Amino acid sequence: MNERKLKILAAIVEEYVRTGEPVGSKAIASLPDIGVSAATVRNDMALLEQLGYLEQPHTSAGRVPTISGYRLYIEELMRPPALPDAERERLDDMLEAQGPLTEELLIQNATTALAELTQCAAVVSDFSPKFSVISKVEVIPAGKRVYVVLLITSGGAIKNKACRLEFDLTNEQLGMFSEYLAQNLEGVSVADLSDERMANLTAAMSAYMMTMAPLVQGICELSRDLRQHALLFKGEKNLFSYEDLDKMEVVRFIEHKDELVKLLDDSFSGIRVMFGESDDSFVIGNSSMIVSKYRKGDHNVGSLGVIGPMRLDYAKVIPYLEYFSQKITDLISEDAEAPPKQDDPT
Amino acid sequence: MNERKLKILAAIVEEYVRTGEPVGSKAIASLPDIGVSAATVRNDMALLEQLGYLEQPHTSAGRVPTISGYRLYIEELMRPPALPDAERERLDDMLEAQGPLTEELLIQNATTALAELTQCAAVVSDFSPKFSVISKVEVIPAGKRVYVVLLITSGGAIKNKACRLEFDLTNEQLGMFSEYLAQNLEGVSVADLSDERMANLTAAMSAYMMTMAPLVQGICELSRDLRQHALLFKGEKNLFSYEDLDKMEVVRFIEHKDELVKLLDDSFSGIRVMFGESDDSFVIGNSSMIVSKYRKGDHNVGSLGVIGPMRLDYAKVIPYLEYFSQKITDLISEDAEAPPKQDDPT
DNA sequence: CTTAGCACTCAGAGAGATGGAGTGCTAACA
DNA sequence: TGTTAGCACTCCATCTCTCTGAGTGCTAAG
Repeated sequence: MNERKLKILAAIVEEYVRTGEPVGSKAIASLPDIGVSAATVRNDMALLEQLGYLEQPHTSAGRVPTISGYRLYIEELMRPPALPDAERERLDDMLEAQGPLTEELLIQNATTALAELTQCAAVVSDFSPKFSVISKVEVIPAGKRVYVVLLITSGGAIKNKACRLEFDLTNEQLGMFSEYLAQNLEGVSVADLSDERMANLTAAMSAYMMTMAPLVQGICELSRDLRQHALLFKGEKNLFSYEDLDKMEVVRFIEHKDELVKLLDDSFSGIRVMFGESDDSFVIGNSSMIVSKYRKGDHNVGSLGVIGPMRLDYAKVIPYLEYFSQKITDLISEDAEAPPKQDDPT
Repeated sequence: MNERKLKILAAIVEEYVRTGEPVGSKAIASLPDIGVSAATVRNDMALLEQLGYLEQPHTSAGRVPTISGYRLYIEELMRPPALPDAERERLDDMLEAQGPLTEELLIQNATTALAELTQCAAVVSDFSPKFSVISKVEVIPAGKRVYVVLLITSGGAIKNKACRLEFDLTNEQLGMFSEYLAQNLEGVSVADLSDERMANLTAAMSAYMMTMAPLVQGICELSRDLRQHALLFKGEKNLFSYEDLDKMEVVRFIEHKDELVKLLDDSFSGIRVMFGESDDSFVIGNSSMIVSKYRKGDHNVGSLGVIGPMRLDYAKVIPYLEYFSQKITDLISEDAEAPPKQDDPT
């Protein structure tokens, strides 16, 4: 397995990605930095096929990379160029968008940008709010016997929910209750707001404030929301323009979010590339998914992924993905240390 | 243009909708309630073709309805069965879902349900919040120099936004400001919160409370959000399973939301059916869009629509659409009269 | 006005025929 | 031993041709 054979493999992958047609020996031999004849290329191709990196759709056709071929290419052969500064700036612009940057918004922007840039579907499974701290709990009267509970986290997430009580609260009751909530919840990590803890809270309190049970329940739900990871999908539409993806499979896959979540949350670090095989749980034929983890401090708190045809320009897409997940890691980790440290946009 | 010819037209539309194949005279003649021979049917079909209600893909094929054919069928011929009680209950269940029913949630559920039921794309353009009343404005400190402004409407919409100030506010300032906002905004219709009015508010106030400008600006943005109609799209994926729709056209159409909004907001009452023609602004070939308005009190406040293939079971879909828009009208109009009148779900 | 009969049309399926891109193999060459 | 030119071979894609049958329009009889 010499240098040249690897070079030929890389060339075949790149050519196939570019054209979508099986690649013949002649096309490769005519590339500037190959410098051997088509016959030689043919010999090497036969070998690469034996090793399982290439295959022929039929006898008299050119070669197409196999999954192993792509994998070898991605892991060893491709040389993604470093992102030029101008490009980095452009990406940063896409992230920043309007207004103060909450974690949620940041992640949304990244997903949208990724879908846009790659012309693929972008997906993110985020449970970063879980690693925030409750910075504020508030109960706000909002009409007859209706109260809005509001939870704000250090990450900038704001959640609210309307609750209905049996009776109206007196100012005194409301004040007492607010005080109690502040004492017991503010400064607490979202991850620690287990249902159990909330149940204790309810129990401890409802003894003498039965009527407020729905409010506590509301807060429970909000905290559950925060602990749960959010799944965000953008650019599904892009997938439908690829001829070599089966529309039915795509639709089925998009609808089975639980499967997808499993794949995304699978624990690993850095970048992982998966290929759609019918025996795997990632079932879109001829497609691949590239997933990158991002962190908050020392925890993995989410996965950012791109789903596209297997015939994908990995050398272009992977740097984008790496850049975004690193950027997200940086920005939300920074928040974690010095809570609401957003620059004033004005 | 006698009775029988219309019956034949209806039969052809229904048969074509069912099978997707051009319909021949024989198939029609063999239907139980036709009772004439194929030759007679043929004569009638030739006439219907002359009148522009039918066309032939080619000489020796059966007939297919033209757009005029569909239109006549929808407006005069079809006899949609009244929804049986069991069906109504099922639809109601789909609407109600979890928790207290805010207007927003109601409309979301309706859209999802419609997409599900019809296996088409469902879309809604909603500006019902515009016809609500602000029931609560609140400013909540949420960290160093960060404040969350919160707007609650009589329709149950809750909007919030974090703002950053130059300085922290004293309790006194905060109290005064809150009081001022309550005085000037609570009870005011969202429609009346014009940018102009908000500007006046800012001007009147900032004279002696300059530092709060970002908060007022935040409220401005929230109120603008409320006044703007929301566009909600569900089940786009369904469109991709129809063979006779062009994927590219679908994607393009979905992406040009402004065009779609124009079509939806076009003023009319009741139900309207549009057909995709390349010269129209609704450009998906072989498709149709059915739109129904819903009201809040006396105002049209939104449009609920279904987009699917032209070959659609109108007699099934239209009653659903009518039912949902009527239901939405009833529920949100009720809210408008007696603001937060939701039944307690517990 | 309706119907049976009949000649006519034409899309779509299937069967060859053709071309060309690409291969593997062999033998010569460096 | 590795590389290259030459050549026979394979087989997909494309085209043409034919054939079939569903469906038509027209005519003449009921």
